[in-house]
Amino acid sequence: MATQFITETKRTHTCGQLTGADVGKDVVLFGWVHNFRDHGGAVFIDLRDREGLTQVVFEPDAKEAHDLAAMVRSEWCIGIRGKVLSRGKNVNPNMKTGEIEVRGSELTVFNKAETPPFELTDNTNTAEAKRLQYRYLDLRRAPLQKSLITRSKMNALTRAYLVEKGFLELETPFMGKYTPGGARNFLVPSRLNPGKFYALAESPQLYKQLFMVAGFERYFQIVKCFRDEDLRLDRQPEFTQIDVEMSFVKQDDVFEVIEGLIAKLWGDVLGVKVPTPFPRLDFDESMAKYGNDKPDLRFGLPHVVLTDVVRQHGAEGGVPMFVDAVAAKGIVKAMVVPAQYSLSRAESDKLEEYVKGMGAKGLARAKVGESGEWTQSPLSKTISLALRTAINTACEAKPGDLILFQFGRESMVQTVMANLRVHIAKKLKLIPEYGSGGVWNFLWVVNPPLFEYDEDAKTWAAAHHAFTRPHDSDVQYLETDPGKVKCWRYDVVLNGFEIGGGSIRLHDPAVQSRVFQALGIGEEDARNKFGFLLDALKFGAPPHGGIAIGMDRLAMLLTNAESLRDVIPFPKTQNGQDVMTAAPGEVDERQLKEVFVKTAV
RNA sequence: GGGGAGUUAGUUCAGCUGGUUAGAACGCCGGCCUGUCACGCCGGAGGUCAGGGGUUCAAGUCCCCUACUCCUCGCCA
Repeated sequence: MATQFITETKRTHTCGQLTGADVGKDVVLFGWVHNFRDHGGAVFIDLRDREGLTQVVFEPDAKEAHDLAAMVRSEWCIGIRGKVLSRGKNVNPNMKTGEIEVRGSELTVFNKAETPPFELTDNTNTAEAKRLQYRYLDLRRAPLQKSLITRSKMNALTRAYLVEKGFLELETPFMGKYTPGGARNFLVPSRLNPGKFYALAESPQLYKQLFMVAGFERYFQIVKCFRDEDLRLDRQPEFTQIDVEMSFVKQDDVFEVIEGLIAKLWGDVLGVKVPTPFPRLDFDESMAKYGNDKPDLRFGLPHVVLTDVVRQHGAEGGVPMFVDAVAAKGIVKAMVVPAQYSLSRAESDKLEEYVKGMGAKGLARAKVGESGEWTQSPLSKTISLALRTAINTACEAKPGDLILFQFGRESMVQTVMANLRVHIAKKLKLIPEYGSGGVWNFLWVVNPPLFEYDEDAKTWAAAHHAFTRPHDSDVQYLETDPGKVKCWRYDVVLNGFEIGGGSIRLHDPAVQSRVFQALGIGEEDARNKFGFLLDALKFGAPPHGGIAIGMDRLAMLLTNAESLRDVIPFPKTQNGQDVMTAAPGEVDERQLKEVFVKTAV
């Protein structure tokens, strides 16, 4: 028989609140049964709410409550009334409330619970699919509660910071017009417009520029974006950005705002002082040394570009594979694994399997001997002394070092080497498998090329988007040497993750049309795709620029989570499915008819 | 679309070279227990070995297909 005190009583404290200072108080606590220990006489219940755990003890002398307490089980939702007692010598130093316990006099069962499908312990190793299926239970676990509470705090801090800096929180549509290029859009059929579709916004990019044209000067939004692309541990089909756009600014102004925001988040949430301004790394240098534009600088293992060395030595060098790769406009790169991290033969064979999975044909390697000779390498037989010496020098290779090579198509070599660098660093424990290890290496990657050459289509394509402003000094090359044009685009990177990116926009219609020409986009074509923005730019558009920060990634890194899924309450699995609700699901014929859609599976 | 790893009790896993009745821990249920906090002790229940097909005297184990999960390349202006 439940005592019904709940109807006339309010909760007085949370389960994370009571300390020795509260001894003697009458309290009412509500929460869930985290654990229980029945000693036949005393029954202990660890009561949990989002603030923490409190031990409640029921003694036999309070018979009604004691008998009921002996029946409660894990995850029942209950309320208790009792008196705060000191635990005396039985203090539990592992609990925030370990100085005290509540001696229960009354107990109400709000709701019983079935036995949970998995134990709701802090350190679970239950399969993620199972946890996602019962996400509402998984979310009861303290680590996830803590992460989402942190995320809530990040949202509040972000709003406060940006509002204080004069930014306006303005909203943009999710349902918009499909624009070609970029990420695949999720499509939404329109019932009122048969045969036509909205596209869910992959970002508020174009709208936020219109806010600048409209004269709002400083805009931000914490906003969902939708991209129908394959998932990764740091990619979900719907994700949240801190979207920012500013008028009358240079790159440095954007950097200052974002550095301040990140320093505030890390300071207020973690108590970590992040030094600003962040270091800046030239895009070209990043590609040369790390193979991508989001380098993890917590460790070394830089790449060495050998393309020129190979070219100089030519056929004399004795490595036809290198020469062929360079002749086919490919590149040659090397990476040194220092002797102190010696890899076994089996381990380097495994590395070869790993790189083959990314499209590499193999993994050439050479062990450097006492006098610079190479062993354990098929290259050692034919390579000339001169080339070998040149490579050793370029790599600063010492006896015992292992040199790993990759050559061929530039994009493949960069991808393979970039991933290999991180893979080896994890293997050698230079960086933790997950989390930051307490090291936060923020940086800006700057001055990338405006265009990249599309090998398949044999055309120049916008590396970011078609509205990025080129460096004034490079505008002269738009027609003659497009690959040489650098632009005001930037990415902010933390520990190997791109946590945000943006650009100063191109607001000059004359340069804009030259950019379109370089991209092979005709005037009519441009009008069809971006007409409204091009029109808008004609009406006194201010110089402007902005950035979007990946809020999920930021939260993941800030909370040391293993994946984005740990900082998103209801995430999708790698196939984009929600295993709890079974979305996406089929709909009936009538619904499809209503929106004039036929499936063709 | 490609590569890799995986799926055995409610959960996490073990299960060798194919061979009798598929095990452990935790959880769950029952009993005992007044100071535990990973309580303890005794007893018990619990299995479509992901699904389908094949090889074999015999398949959790070998082969093929499918589904699902995770990592990854492509993709993500």
